[in-house]
Amino acid sequence: MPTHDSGPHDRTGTDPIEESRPKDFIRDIVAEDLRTGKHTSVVTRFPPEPNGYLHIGHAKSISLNFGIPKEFGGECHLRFDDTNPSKEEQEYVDSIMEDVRWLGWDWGTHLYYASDYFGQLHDWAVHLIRTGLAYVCDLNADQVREYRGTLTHPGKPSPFRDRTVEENLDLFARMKAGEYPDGSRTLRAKIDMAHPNLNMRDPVLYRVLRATHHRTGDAWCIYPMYDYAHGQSDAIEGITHSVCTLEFEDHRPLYEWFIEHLPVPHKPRQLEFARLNITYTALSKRKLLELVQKGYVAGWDDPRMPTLAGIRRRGYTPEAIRTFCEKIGVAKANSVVDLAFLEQCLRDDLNKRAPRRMGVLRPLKVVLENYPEGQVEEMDLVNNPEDPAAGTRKVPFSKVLYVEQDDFMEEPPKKFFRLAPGREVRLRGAYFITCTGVDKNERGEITELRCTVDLNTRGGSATDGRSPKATLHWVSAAHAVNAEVRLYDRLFTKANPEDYPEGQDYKANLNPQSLVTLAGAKLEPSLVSAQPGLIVQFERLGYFCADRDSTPGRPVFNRAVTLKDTWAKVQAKDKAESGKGAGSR
RNA sequence: UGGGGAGUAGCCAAGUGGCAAGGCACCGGUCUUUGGAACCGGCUAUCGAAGGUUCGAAUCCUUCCUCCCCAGCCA
Repeated sequence: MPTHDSGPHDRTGTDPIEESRPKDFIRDIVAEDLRTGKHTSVVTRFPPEPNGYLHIGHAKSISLNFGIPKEFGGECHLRFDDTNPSKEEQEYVDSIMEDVRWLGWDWGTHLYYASDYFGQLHDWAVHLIRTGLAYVCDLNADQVREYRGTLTHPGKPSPFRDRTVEENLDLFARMKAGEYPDGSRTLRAKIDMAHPNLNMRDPVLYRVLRATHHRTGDAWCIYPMYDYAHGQSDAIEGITHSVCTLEFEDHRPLYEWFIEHLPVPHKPRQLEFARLNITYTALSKRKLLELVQKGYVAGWDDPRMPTLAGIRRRGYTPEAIRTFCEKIGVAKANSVVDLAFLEQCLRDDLNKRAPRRMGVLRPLKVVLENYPEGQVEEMDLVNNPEDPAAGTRKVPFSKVLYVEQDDFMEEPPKKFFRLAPGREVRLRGAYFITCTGVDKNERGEITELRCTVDLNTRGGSATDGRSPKATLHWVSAAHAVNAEVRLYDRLFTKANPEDYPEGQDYKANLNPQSLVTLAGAKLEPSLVSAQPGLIVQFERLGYFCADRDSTPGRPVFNRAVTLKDTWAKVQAKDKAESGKGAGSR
């Protein structure tokens, strides 16, 4: 479709779709290539290495690679970059496919593996040998490093650089046949040992490596390096725009060198963008793997992990993640996106869609002294004020209730307008109540509140027009569902986890409060058999997702994100100010 | 001291010679049966710096500064 003269971008500015379409330098290039007729449709690829779980950073790449062909017409391939069998596993390819699908993308029939091309890649290596552009090198890894030179000094040629084509052909065949031990020989491109770009100093194409590959088994004992495999895989698949992250910018000359010197069927173009970073978050595979393997978290899908599996379990939606990826933009400047931005994308999505429910995290018993013993009323509660179509539900109300401990203060400060002795508040969708007494135990701790209820305020409004400043959530004690609630917070205490004390590492910044488990939460009865994955808003608290650890009659909920909390902000400010005052004295 | 990139508000980020978009965060206010949401306003950016070209420069030229990446038989 994108072949007509005006091109897909030449529409009027009033088109709402046009206005909401993401715009960035990569899409500009794609649009230009389509406009000039360089390409008639776009083919991209998302090329994960199956050596770990996908994380939110990958979501940015997925959003770009799948989003572009969707917008401009074309297709995106899912290709596993599986050239290093010592690190790669089937578990990871399964999780990666699940996560990409979960995000809502579809690669159709275009599922590929770099290992599909091992045969072709090998034949092309032979071609390079025949044309005098590759040689078998007997230097070991340490020697290769020595010969490579440094950033500021040129390297020197390998003593094996000038072997004859025949000898190279024979040696390479024997490498392939398994005649040499791991690491003893490599096939290298013959480019320029004095090149200012180290990637061009006779890079290794093949290494001898005996490891069972998750797909090819023990068929090979030589494996191609990334640089040699990636571009040619792109060429084989007819990729038009090979989008990768900035650290590969230095590799582009090599990428192009291979394409130039090999009889490939197509010439792809590599484009680089800045990878995603988020405050209070670690997004390197090395770190995530360490957190999992050393037990700092409970697995790849621990809800504190930035993996797609983790944030999915936590309660993030694919829609929120996709919106996030679109809104952060794509550029070449290194940047760190505020975690608050991700959280806000989730709230925006869930605010419109998540059913409202009542759940008391830290229960405080309330006895309504003037409410009839044994009476139960079914109150009508709105499921979602943002969505009338969501309807209402019945919630039982009775003489003994639970409210949130945080919603009562015996000696309230000026700005606190929830429940306090002598004060009236509204119970959401029920009645106004007034606190008349406070019971305490021998240690002076509050055990329960005594209140009176105004029976003329049923449903939550008074005929005389008075309106309490606060509305509280509540649960009928006799009908409450006991639940476990897991309060998750940022995994790291520092915006930059790399900012650690001398002699330590990023793990010094792990947040000991990243998980707080509340075993005694009380939920409204409608949640008794919440299915894992159900996401609701606990009114006034945040969005919570039923966890797979839920058991019949005892749900477990994960807090995905809190609601914005103005009161918490006021408290924090007051605390900071009083602290400052004391300090200056 | 080699090569490759990047610098626009606290954080992302548009802008490609004609008075510097938008979002997040933050601060006010309106409204409110969620201290939520929504709505209104503020956040008043010497466009890394200095020169130059031009009637006019974030955009073009020169020099400088700062930050990031590269010396795996990882990707």
